[in-house]
Amino acid sequence: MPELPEVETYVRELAPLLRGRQVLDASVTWPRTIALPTAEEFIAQIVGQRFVDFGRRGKYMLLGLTDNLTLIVHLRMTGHLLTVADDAPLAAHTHVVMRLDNGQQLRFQDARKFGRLWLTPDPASVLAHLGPEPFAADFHPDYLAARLHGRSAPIKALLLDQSLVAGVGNIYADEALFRAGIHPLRPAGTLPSIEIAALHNAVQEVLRLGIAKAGSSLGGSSLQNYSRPGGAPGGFQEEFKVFRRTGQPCPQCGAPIVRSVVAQRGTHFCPHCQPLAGHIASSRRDASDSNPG
DNA sequence: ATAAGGCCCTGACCGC
DNA sequence: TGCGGTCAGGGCCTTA
Repeated sequence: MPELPEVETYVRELAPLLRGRQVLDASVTWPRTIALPTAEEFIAQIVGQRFVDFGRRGKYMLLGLTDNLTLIVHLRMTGHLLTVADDAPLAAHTHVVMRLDNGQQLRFQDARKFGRLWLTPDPASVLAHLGPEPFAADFHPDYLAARLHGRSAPIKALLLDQSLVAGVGNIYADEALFRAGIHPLRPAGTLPSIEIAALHNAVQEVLRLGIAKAGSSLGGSSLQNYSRPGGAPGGFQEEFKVFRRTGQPCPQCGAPIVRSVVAQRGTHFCPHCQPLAGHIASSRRDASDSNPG
């Protein structure tokens, strides 16, 4: 599932392929893919536009067009956005095709049809619900503490809340909690500031590592070859310490990784390194921030 | 206001 | 081999 690192990589890869390209015509074969405006209006408005700007906000790709329009793309679970030659066979689950002025097409395909596209002059209105970017100055331990204060929901559920911090999904939530040594079911409001600081740091760490790995796994290859079977993310998946490692030994202590369900999401953690009870914000006499390796 | 559950979708997987 | 059932999950919506 593409989360922030994969989306960031996607945009970086797409930019040189799309910059300056004009949309000659477009077709939509699954209208619900277009969240805004209608599929008909989408086609009418995007034809003639050129891609001039590229960005990301949370898990949303922002493709800036001429005429002050922005094409916003959310891949959700299984979405793919790629450029292929005009005459390339139409892959299964292709829902939107935009023909470009260089003999290529920009195609959106999505087996589960959860992904969405917006075409709007006002991207801020689409993105208004998003919290701070994880690497922005406003995502600060004090901000995190204020947002968690008084909350009884499991910390994992709040990490998945895009209004808290934008871009963290199921994979990186599990990985961040593991690195911070925090059980996913801990009521968010009970975390002491030292754990909030550790979690803040862990979120940035796993995302940064994810971007590095997702980028290097592409190795400069073009998006045409950028396939991720089963929607699995890029090279970082081999680096996961707990995600989908149920029953395997914890890389820190060797205890078997446990899987449960939290906030309707598969959740993986080490019951020894991430204790639910007896975590008391006490005096850990050992240097808790010393990471072996 | 917060928390929890349902919904959208289809491929993969499992047991029979 | 084929079939039916279950699972996966991001974000939005509804319910309590």
